Amino acid sequence: MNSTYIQHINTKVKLTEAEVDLIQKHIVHKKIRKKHYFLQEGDVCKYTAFVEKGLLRSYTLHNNGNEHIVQFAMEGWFIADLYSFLSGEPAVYNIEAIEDSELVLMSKAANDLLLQQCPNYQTFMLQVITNAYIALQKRFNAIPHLTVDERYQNLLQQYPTLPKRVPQRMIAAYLGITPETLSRVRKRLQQPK
Amino acid sequence: MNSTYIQHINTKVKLTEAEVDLIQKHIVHKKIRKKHYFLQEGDVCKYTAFVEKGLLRSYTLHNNGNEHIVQFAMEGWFIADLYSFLSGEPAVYNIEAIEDSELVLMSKAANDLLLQQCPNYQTFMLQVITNAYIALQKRFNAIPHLTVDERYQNLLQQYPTLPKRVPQRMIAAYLGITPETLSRVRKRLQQPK
DNA sequence: CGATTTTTTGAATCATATCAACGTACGTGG
DNA sequence: CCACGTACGTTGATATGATTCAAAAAATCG
Repeated sequence: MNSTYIQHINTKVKLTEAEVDLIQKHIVHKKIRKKHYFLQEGDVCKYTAFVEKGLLRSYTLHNNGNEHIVQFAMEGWFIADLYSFLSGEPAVYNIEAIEDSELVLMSKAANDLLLQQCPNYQTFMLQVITNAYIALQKRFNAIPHLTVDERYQNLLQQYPTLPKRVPQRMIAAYLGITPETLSRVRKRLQQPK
Repeated sequence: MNSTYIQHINTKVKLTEAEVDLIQKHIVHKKIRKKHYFLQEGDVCKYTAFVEKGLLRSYTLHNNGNEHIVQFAMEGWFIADLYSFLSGEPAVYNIEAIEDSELVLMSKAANDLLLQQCPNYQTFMLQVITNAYIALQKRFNAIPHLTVDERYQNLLQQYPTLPKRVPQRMIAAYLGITPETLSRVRKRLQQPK
């Protein structure tokens, strides 16, 4: 029985058995407990993480101490500080498990080797990054012209389970608003008109 | 003499002569006049454009008629509606030349063929998309915690020539503020203290 | 169960948007 | 090449929406 990770790759490209073996050899499974950190700001991001189970978030801290949440990663998603991973520079993101989670880790060396030796893996990675880019661009476009209410509703539509899994203040930090404002948004939406 | 485009690829990966020939065979050079459109919302984005000379912008229109500028692309940059290009769905972006420009176009078919037959091209594209993703993420992170003044200053620092090449209202549309606000920002920054 | 964190609610404040008017620059046709 | 018209930038007054600060209510954790 292959890991979810291999299955996931196989939905995008058709791996040969040899390729599956090669990838298997270069991945590491890791469990991480709720509230524990996969990555802390200032450290180098040595691995990309594929989420097999659980939920994590990446965020940055500002002067005032506020958090801005960059991404929630649930089952089937990747999370990492990509710039740090690729460049070896210190990470600017913190990545924390919101729930007990199971990850598949890939080191830079393993990633480089697979990109070179496994054409299907390179094709897969190109797809992953392209999709991530398009998703980020969509999120970006929504900001200037949607009201806060609409942005919250969009988020709910895209990730209906999110409010059950993460505290409200984190959703506020993701939307870039204060928890007080989000509370008022929810109140408004409950009693429309 | 190779085109700027080939030179650009060669700074990232080392192409063989055969690869150069193959790429040359699949690209099209195109000039586009100021104020003309490379792509209009609703049309399918049939080409990616590499800017050899000039300056373009991609933007979306909102209900109220306001524009939100997604990207300025100058010499050495790519511009396209990537989602439309890859999926064949109608584009959500308009792409307009701000100056008379010279582009290198690549069709989807040519892109697919090169990804398959030219490993260095795939490596190159992975780098391009990865860099675009990281750049977008950086821009995204700046929004919630920087003031409008800081965001304008950052933009100037990154692209000092931009104000000389694009009207102020477009810079406002890029920053997601009104032209009036940008005018006041500039006034504030001129008379510090 | 008590302690701590999270969410809600209210009031005051601040930044940007909006509306409107004016001056300036620009390009376009005569 | 000039003059006119249109678009662009600036400035002011007002409105709007989110933030901030404060405190109470609710939920969560050990």
